[in-house]
Amino acid sequence: MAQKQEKQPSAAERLTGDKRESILEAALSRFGRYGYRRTSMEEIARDAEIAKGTIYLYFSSKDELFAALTERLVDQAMANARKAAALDSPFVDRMIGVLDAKVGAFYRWVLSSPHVQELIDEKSRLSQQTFTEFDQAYRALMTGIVEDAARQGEIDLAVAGLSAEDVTDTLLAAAHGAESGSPSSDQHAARLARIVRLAVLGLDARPRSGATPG
Amino acid sequence: MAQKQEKQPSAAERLTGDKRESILEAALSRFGRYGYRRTSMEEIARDAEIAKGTIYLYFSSKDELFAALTERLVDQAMANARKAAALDSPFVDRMIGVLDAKVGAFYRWVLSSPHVQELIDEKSRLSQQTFTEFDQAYRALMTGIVEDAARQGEIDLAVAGLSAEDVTDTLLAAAHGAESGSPSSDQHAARLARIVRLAVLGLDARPRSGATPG
Amino acid sequence: MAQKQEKQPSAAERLTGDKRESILEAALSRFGRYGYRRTSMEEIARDAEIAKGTIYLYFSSKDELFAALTERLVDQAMANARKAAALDSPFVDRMIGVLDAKVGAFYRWVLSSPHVQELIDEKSRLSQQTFTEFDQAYRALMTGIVEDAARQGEIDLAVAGLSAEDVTDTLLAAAHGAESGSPSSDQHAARLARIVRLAVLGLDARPRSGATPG
Amino acid sequence: MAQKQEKQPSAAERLTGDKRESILEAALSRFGRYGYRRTSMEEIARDAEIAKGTIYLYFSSKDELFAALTERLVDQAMANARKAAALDSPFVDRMIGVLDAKVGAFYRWVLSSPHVQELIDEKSRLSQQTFTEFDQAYRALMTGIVEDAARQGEIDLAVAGLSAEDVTDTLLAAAHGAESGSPSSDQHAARLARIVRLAVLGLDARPRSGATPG
DNA sequence: CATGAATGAGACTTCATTCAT
DNA sequence: TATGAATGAAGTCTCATTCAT
Repeated sequence: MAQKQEKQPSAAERLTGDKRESILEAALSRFGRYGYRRTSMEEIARDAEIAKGTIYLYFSSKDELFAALTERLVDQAMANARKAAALDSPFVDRMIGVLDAKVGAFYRWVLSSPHVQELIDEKSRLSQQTFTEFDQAYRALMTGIVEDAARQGEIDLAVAGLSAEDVTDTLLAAAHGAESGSPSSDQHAARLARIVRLAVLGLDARPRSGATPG
Repeated sequence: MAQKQEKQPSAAERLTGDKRESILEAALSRFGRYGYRRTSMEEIARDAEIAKGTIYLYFSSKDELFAALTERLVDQAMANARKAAALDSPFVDRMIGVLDAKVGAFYRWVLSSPHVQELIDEKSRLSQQTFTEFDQAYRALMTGIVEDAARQGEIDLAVAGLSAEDVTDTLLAAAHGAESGSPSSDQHAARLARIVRLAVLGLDARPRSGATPG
Repeated sequence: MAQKQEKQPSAAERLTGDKRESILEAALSRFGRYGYRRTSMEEIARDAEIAKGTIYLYFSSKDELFAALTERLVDQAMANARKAAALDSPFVDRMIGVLDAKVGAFYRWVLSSPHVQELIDEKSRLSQQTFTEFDQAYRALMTGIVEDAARQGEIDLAVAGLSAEDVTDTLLAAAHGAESGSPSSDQHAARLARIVRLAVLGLDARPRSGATPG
Repeated sequence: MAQKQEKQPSAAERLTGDKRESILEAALSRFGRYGYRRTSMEEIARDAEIAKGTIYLYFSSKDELFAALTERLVDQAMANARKAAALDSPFVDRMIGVLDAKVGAFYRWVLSSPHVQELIDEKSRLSQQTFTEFDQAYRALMTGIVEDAARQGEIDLAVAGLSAEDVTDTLLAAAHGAESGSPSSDQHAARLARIVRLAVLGLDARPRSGATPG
């Protein structure tokens, strides 16, 4: 949009690269705001400032456009998660970063909005697979961090009687919930942080005195 | 369906009561599985084993059918939540019960699936209001339980530096996440329990020794 | 409606006579105001204070209900026209009376409104025939009056160079036009009177002096 | 239709212009013959030899299609009326011409058939306004002609005791009636002429001898 | 006789996709 | 490549008519 004047891209680039990108961007924005069904190809084309038929030069159907979007988002989320995992910061912060890479940047736009599963549900096994693969890789990353933290004594899994996989699953699930009805991005971040902090408090490695609670 | 053999209901009752119920059931199942837009009135009618037009004898539009469904679910969820809150059991269990009343019985079918907001989003302010009212009442109920537990020394809010409202919001958000992609009802329940237990461990009222973690 | 308490009609009368009448009345009012297509059997039943299905005990279809209405109106109009024709009054007044019997009491309600031909157009040859027969009888009545007046010297057909049939046709057509967009019954009557008076002035039997006009 | 052979129009022109015109023509014919409600978009499309959906590329709804038709007819009628009014011919002829412009070309197709008011009745205020504006302009035109003729001594309003507006209203109403049930265009024209001639005879400026008639 | 719940054909409109230019 | 006019299947809702009670 605004970057149209940026250094005069080559014709090929503008036509192929830029246009494909415009479509994806427009689709992302619309799908995120209004859902898959409520978004018409017409609207996507209008947002991308091209003709409706042109979309079909880049994506053979609305479903495939969605699948491409999914793949792109998944790749971005995974890259961001790896970056956050590689930071040399306390367990709590790395965990928030990793979760935010998925929940914040990804679910925030599409999964949080009620429309991804529309496709996954039963139509497109393509998206289904993309998600499954991503989920496995992502969980492995998280589990690795949890195991590291346990080894380093930052947390004590025995206190809660949970395996590293359990902790991953629990935190991930809880983090997903941070989305629900968050009115703003800030609120969402705060909620995510509270969730992780509270959970990590529960995994506190330090011994407690007195009887077990609740 | 199941109650057809129950002591021979009056003709009017069987026709009216059962049919309205069949429609709601069919709609719940379809909306839950495929979403609002993807579900056609034709399909609902087919599932309910009636003619398309018959639905309009009970609900004046697809929107109103959805609104009725919403209201029924909200009422059930609130009733179940109150029941769980009134039990004389430890904080952790009451909390799980209250959350399960909402997340389990309610979100499980409709909110977890991607389609409620489709209506709330921008169409029906009716559903919007139903949800808002429910949310307020429900949060008040939860906050009351948290405050009780704090007064009784079951938990210590100061440890995590959170208000009762914060705890409510955090637990509620986390619990919502328990839904995401739960393949089975059992898995979902286990996940919800783990989330709550971990959070409550974090709110453990007993003092800890050593330096603060992570 | 209000006359329900009138002297306790016999059961048979109330059921057969009254009910059929109520239906016709309700249909007349609705068809006149909203047209044939826009009027639903449901509405007619509601107005007649009976159940929808009951209409079908008296009329086998919506079309037949319309045909019955047509016949009744035609009969009334013809009777009224004959009454007006039999009066011992000046030509102008008898003409107005005869035309009002058709245009006023009949077209006013149904034909003026845009909906009669909906049926006549091509569906119901039944109504078609009813109208044709009425039209012939009615025109004969009018033509008779015109011939009488000419014989009596009240008008002079030669002045306008018209036959009695021509005068009938012309006056009838013009009178039909009195309906168009008449906001009130009074206005309509005044307009009809003006039309007839003007035409009769044109048929003035008295000689004129000077050159022929226009 | 007829102009298909006209000098090879540009492709775009032929497609766009022709198609919009075909739709209007088909709609005019169908609405005129069967009425608004009885005419389905499917039928209009079939008549215009295009697909149902194509209509919506030119008119956003059935109502708007009707409104467009209305506007076009009103414009044509007004233009024709002005042309007839500007002719340098006797009062009677100008009056017939002006009335025919409205009643003949306009009512003949749509208003005479029973279906215009269906929309005006209560739905589209758009058509309502179009008609009101036209009616005012048209009556002003007619009244002007009547006043001219009176000034020129062609007619004598005092004879019938009518104002110029009264004459306009009376002639207009009477002319509308010329439509009713006219089987052919010729018959209609003859009838209209007779109506006007008879009325003008009634307004004859020349003095009459003897007692007043009727 | 009377009822009104139930039916299903048919109406208007939307929109993913195609294809001639 | 790019366009956008055209298509037609599919969706929501209405209503004349039927029929079990």
